[in-house]
Amino acid sequence: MRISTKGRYALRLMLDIAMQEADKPISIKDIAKRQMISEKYLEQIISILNKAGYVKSIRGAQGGYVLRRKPQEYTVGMILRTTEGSLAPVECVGEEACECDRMADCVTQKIWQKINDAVNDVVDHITLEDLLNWQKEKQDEQ
Amino acid sequence: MRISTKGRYALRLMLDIAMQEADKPISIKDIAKRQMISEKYLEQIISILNKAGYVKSIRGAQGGYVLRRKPQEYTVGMILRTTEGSLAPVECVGEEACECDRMADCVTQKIWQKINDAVNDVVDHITLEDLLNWQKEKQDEQ
DNA sequence: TGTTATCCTATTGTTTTACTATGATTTATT
DNA sequence: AATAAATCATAGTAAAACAATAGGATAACA
Repeated sequence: MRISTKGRYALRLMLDIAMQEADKPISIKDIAKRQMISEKYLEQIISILNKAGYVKSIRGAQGGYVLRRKPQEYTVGMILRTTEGSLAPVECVGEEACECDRMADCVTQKIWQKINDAVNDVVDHITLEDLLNWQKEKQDEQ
Repeated sequence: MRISTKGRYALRLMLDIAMQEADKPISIKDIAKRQMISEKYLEQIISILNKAGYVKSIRGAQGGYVLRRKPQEYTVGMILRTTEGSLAPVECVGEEACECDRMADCVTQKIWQKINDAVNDVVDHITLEDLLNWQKEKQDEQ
């Protein structure tokens, strides 16, 4: 039931950009340095976010990435799902739910559905702005 | 965020035994046939359940397995956690939560904690008896 | 004493994960 | 115009996890 580095890095990536001055392009190099994540790996992850239209890329020297929308318009669920794929605990629930032979008399399916709903309820109600606020609170504590 | 076959098979395994006549040993061979799961693989899984004290094994001819407790005394969470290991979405939350360098200013940790709580809340409130009842309902429908 | 079952451990093939590597393309700066 | 700094695209790879298979030892009923 683990969330992979892809999804976790994607969140830190988006939060990192959100924390910088808006409209100023942030380079992968800088993010990688701050977040201590491999540059090349971040490149791949941000490319997913780019194709999803979550960030805008600016090529060439002094280029980088900026957020396409305001932080409150991104949910954690959106970011995790685009990078991780479905968050469903099994294939047979969630967005592209498949059917299996045993579907008719399968009672465990009900469990997976409940888990899926519970997880989505959490991630779809936390926005990037929430993370920003939590970050600020943490910094004020210190 | 997937639950592996180990946990899913374990659940079907326990439910299969619970559905048969209590106190009558059920053999792996029979379970495997009914559930269409590899005998040898089931053997490994039930051995985990056996070591956890969830089933009692009866060796020799006419042997098999029986439940040690009543169906209402097993939660789905118990079964999944013993077979799957922790259900936590990341290492740094859950039972044996580790600490990492970035712990102090890590805001994503809060997300993982919430997911963990939500998942556990679901699986710890469904018992094997609930599954049994759902199964009966399904059969009555047909 | 044979048959039926569990018990135990090792091995294997596949897939996923988490990167690393190489090189092309674009653009601001000098 | 040349250079440097950045993104873009795709291929490769080592390690771990997953999902079994395989083989034989042990136990008990008949």
